[in-house]
Amino acid sequence: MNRLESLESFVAVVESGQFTIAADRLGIGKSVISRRVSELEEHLGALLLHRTTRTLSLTDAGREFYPRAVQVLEDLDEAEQSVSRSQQDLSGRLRLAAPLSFGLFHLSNALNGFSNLHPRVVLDIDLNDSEVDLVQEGIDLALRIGDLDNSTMVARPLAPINFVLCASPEYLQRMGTPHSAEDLAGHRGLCYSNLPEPQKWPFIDPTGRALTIRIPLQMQANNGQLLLDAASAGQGICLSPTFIAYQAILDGRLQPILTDYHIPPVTAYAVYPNRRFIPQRVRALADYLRQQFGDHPYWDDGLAHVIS
Amino acid sequence: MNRLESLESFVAVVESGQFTIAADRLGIGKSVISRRVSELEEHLGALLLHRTTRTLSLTDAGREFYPRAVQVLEDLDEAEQSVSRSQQDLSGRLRLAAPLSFGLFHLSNALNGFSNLHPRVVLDIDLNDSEVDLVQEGIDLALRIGDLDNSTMVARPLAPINFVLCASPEYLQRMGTPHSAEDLAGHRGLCYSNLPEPQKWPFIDPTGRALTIRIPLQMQANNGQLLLDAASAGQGICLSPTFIAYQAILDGRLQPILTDYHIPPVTAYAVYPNRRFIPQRVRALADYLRQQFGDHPYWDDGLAHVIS
DNA sequence: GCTATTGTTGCAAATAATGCAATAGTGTTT
DNA sequence: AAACACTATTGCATTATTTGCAACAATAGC
Repeated sequence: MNRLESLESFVAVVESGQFTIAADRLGIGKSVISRRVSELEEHLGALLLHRTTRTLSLTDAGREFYPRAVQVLEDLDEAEQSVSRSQQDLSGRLRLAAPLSFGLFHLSNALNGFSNLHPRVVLDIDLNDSEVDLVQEGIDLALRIGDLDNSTMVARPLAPINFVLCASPEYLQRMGTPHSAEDLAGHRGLCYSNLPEPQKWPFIDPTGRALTIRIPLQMQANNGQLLLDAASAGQGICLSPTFIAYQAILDGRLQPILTDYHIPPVTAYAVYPNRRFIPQRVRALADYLRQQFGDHPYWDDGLAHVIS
Repeated sequence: MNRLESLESFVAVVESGQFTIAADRLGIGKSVISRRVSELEEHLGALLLHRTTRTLSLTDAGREFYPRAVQVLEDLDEAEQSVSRSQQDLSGRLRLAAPLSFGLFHLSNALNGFSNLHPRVVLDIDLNDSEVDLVQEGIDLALRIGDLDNSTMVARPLAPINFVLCASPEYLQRMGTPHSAEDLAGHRGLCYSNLPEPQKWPFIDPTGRALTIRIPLQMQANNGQLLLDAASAGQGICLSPTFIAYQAILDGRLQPILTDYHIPPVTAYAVYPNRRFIPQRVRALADYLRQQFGDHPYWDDGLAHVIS
């Protein structure tokens, strides 16, 4: 028995849900699939699949075995690739996690570029603002903005994340333009709720003094895009990352305010588990993203005067 | 070509250093080994072994490929075992790291017991007082005493580590027995140099007050056993873990002092990388060690009055 | 109860793996 | 320097395994 081919067959069956489709996918007869899975089961001494002629389902053993089988196959491919002649030509699956807004605004394009560079790399993207456990979820690489907690993860800086305070021209005309941070106390705050203290905004004033202002809450959301849209509609003042706000500012839909104040930037990182063997495609993507964004990301290009 | 058998052959050759021995080990002809390795090389498009008829050495590609090949084979065995009928019967290699003294004093016996329970598990033990990188070194499980730094590691408490202050009866007769922590200032300290501040010893005095005493340095070493021997020989006073000192105390070679003071205990942990699939043998060993030591380890049995 | 479709099984043909023996190459010894 | 001892490789006949086709059995939907 060929253990590896049995594994492949089993995985193909699980993923396709049918022996027949799995056989087509592997380009062999369905009888071969049938026999390989049977042999594998016999070898293990455990049934992997409950099968009637019309329905197929995993047994407990199969559910346990499947992800491990996938992992073994991927690791083997990975190992072979690492020394293969066609080392340039990366392939395999790459599971990527990123925050929702950043993913939609900037990762999307970058990933398309990467995908063109390495067409045989299959990207599996999970946009999610809540932090998932990278090892448990089998994520190869995550894009994280701001502080990092897990020290055994490898973190590579990808880009600075700058912030601007902005509101619509119409709002500013109606409500008055604030000229000091303290003026914000009389304005309407559009606050990002995924922060520990959404209403407290940090500043460095023009003289270099750090201060934190509590702004009245007008609207709160866990999505920066929505808050920005609210700001555009004149709902209030928004403390937005430039990677979300830049377009609206360049368009004139939003106007930066208090630009003589400095808002402490944070950093976007590529984070990946410190495995024994880091897949080359993970390194490649981290490199590529670093190159796409870098210390002066394109979304800050027209905003030099704003982010000081 | 059977990729897996090629892998096995390659690994066997690397580990035995010869095609012939590898063939014997796998119970097949040496011609088969030769062909399998050649096929593997052809498949990869890279030479793995530099071979003349008399000498064998890894190429760069081979050096890169070998550990990954080993990993894949182990992971596959692991996956199969996890659903195998003979699940009880653990097997495979288990790489264990532990501090030197604890390893010699207490791990040794426990591991023999474990090895008898699971004879097919091969233990690969690295006794080392300096902390190594578990993932890079491919360590499955480490025994660590005291504070843990890496938060993504799984840590299971194995035993409390209590401390006693002790000296030889002869020394105490000659130099006088201290009755308060402050008395230690006039004594000779035998200090463990792997601590940030070897000469500073922490106490909780009989009234419950925490204090730190700086003791004059008589001898310093990075090995608790050596310090204990020095104490036995009347060289001075030693702050020793009970797991080292218990025998000498029960024998009367050493006498505990300041037993009305409390010395903050630390904890011994089993630490392992938070991999996606924790090998069963790793869980089993952690369980076994927990069971062998536990909240009231045997080495503290006769010392209840000492460690309060 | 019929039908369409699924997984399994039997079997002959095709394919691949194996071991043996011969071969060629290399470091060591005399 | 030449014979020696031991190594990995290769050719080839034998053996074992795998494959696909077709027939079969089983089931859900009509």
